[in-house]
Amino acid sequence: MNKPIRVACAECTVRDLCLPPGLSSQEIEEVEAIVGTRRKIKRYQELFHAGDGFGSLYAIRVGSFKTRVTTQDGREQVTGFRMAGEILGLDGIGLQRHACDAVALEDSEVCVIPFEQLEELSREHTALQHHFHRVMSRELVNDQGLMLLLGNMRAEERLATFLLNMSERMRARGFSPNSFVLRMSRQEIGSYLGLKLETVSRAFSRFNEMGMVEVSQREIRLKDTGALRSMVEHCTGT
Amino acid sequence: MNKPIRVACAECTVRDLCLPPGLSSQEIEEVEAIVGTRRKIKRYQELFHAGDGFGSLYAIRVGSFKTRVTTQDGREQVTGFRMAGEILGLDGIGLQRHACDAVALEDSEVCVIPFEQLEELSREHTALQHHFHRVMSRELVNDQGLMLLLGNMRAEERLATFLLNMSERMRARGFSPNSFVLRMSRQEIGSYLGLKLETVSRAFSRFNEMGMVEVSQREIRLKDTGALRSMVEHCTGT
DNA sequence: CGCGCCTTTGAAGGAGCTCAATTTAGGTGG
DNA sequence: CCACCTAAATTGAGCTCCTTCAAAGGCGCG
Repeated sequence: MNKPIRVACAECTVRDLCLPPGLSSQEIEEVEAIVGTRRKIKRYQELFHAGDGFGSLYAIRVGSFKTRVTTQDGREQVTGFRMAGEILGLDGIGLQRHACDAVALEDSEVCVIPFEQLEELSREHTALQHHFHRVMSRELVNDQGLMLLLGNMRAEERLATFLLNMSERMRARGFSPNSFVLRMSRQEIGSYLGLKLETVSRAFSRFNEMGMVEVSQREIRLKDTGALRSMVEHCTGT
Repeated sequence: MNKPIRVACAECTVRDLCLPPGLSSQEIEEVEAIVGTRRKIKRYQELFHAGDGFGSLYAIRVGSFKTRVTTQDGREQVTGFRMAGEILGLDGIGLQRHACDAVALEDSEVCVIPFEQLEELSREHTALQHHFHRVMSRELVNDQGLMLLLGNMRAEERLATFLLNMSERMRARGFSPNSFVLRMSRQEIGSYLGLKLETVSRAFSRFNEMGMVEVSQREIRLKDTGALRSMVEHCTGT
């Protein structure tokens, strides 16, 4: 089902996001050697599931994912949206078992990184070690930001924060930061932001009326990022 | 102000929480060598502040802390409460700058762990490397749990979750899991749980009425953990 | 003993939720 | 290519839980 494919980090379009800058070509070869395979994941398929044994991290090459925790009674809390160049699976290291599900939002492709080998390699190459630690730490900071959002912001502030965050990540990938297509449903956005889908929809409509954002289903055009920014500014210290 | 004190991990009461099990005495000596100093932090003092340059991690020896993000308009989001044996400062690794404040909730004492040296040592001792990665990963999982709480639970479910979590951590430290004193104010609990202090107070009162918890100011006695558990159960998958 | 802070408790108001109906988009098969 | 069907998104109305505002009680500390 998932054909293994040989990787070539050196030519990967999202290499700058996955790997630290300034690796020697020999170091890159070593990385390629452990990143043994790629896997294709179809839309709505799970890359891994909460409870699955942990063995590898996954670097997204193409596509995007959501991570979620599902509750007994069927509700889902989306804990993050991940795009090309980002790492999935860090949650599994602690207990050697994944703590959340990773679901593809579109047809996607990941590089499989066996964790033990990554640890081994990072013992030899401090640049790699540093990079890995930074990636994990940034996750933590990111989560703190989300807690701030969930704990303190009103609905429209949350959505504005979300849009600006998406915009920034599109820019980092060389896409237009002002015009993009959301890969996730209102329901998924709502779950991520701690809101109901109707509330998300209403907030979008209001942004539209106010002329800040042009919304048509999942197509987004940011027309006044300044207004969005000032909307969240009084919440985000500095 | 902060007198450096030589450490002795081998005899530390919270060693089991800080260090991986089964280190050789020689390995422990090497750890002791890099954990150069201790620092005493008085109640309400900050161990570090958002924006401070990052250089070290801190292992709590005695006492407890809150971590928080403060917003421009003075609101605070408490992102976590930390007890003896837990690590502070992981947020600083990513950008080499702390992303939150760490404030002592009582007179406390931490071991200072220069991060570069920890990285160096963890290159040589895989047990240490593993342990560090696990600690970080568990933080991520922990944060996911908090998102679930903030995004999906009602006030009383949140407080019940909080109490059970505290109870578990007291137990892990050899204290009574059913009778303990909270180090933080209603306001701080509220900030952590995404609630106002009045709501926290009311929830405590209701738990009291229902006979599940005996509350007297900050003294807590859990009388029916089963009831608390069933209260959050329908939210926490598995 | 008195002051200040934390906590508790009450009452009223509001932001977002629930329930429900309608519209729109995307996919399927004739 | 169009009609049909299903899922997603929008919009409305009433309700609920938490917040806000306010006041009183309790504890610790000088």
